[in-house]
Amino acid sequence: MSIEKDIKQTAFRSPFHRLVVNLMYTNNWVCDHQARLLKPHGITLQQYNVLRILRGQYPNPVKVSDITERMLDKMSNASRLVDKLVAKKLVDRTECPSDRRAVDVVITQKGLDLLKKLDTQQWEDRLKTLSEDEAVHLSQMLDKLRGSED
Amino acid sequence: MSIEKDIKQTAFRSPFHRLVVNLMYTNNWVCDHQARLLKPHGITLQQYNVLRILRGQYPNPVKVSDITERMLDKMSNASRLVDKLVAKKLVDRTECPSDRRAVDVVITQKGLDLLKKLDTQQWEDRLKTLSEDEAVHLSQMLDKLRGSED
DNA sequence: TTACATTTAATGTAAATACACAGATTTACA
DNA sequence: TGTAAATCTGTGTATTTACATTAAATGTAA
Repeated sequence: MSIEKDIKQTAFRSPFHRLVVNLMYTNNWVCDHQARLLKPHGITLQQYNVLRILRGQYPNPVKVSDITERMLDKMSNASRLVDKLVAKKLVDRTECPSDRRAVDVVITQKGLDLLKKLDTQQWEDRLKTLSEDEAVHLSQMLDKLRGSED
Repeated sequence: MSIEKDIKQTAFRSPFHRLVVNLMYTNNWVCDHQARLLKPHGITLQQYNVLRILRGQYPNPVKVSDITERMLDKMSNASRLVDKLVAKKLVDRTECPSDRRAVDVVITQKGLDLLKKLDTQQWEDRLKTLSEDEAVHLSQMLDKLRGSED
């Protein structure tokens, strides 16, 4: 559905205004879908993203501060997110040997298994309204929107 | 900055995966900027969006249920959002005469003045890395991503 | 009219979030 | 060495959110 119809707004002040509204609307659309898939598995979207960061470095540990840096939504307390994942035994948390301030976090086998199961759900198929080339192009335009130079 | 550099992820499983991550990342980028501009004026992004919905219909009232429908992020209790706006005297809330279950909400002059002041801030200028045509195009691609047909 | 389903807004509650700050450790450097 | 600044994680607290439920008003149909 076009956003005009869905949010019943007929006029935007400018193409830039429509773009911003559309961006938020589309983001919510995507997050809703994702959260719905994750819910039966007992994890939130944020926890899922942390797990994927950890898988990306597996079997190396990742410090809480690194997780914070890489999280998409600016930092909603990686500390407490990791708490939740530890409680579910999806990650292990150990004191970093070389820096006792820091904490090493590693995804567990159980965590890897969960991600593997979620991978197969292929929820991104819902985006196949775009061709692969279009997905690349759209992503590049988002980079440009943010003023990304490289 | 490219998301690869910023979130230090080198590989995405597919262009679709990169697109989804980019969408969330860009949305957060935009929301951060907006929230930062709104904060000195004492309103949140959500409250700002409600005010704009109300201005769109001014001077006609809008029911709480209509606000819920039109909000971008699926419903985080329009009732309580309106509460906050009433407390700040940015909107008026009156019982709907024709249906005593419903509540009519109208933006006040103070609310209109605040929006006018915010309009002039032109924060959307930050998006001028894109041309007007590109903004239109990007918006259309987001529509297509969601499978919007019209 | 009565009975019952539906719509609408508000509320209760647990969880998540934002934001500031505290405590421990490391780093920099005089 | 000694001391101040910076770094890293955890916590306190108020607000916001998600989700279910309640309560009132309306619609519907016997």
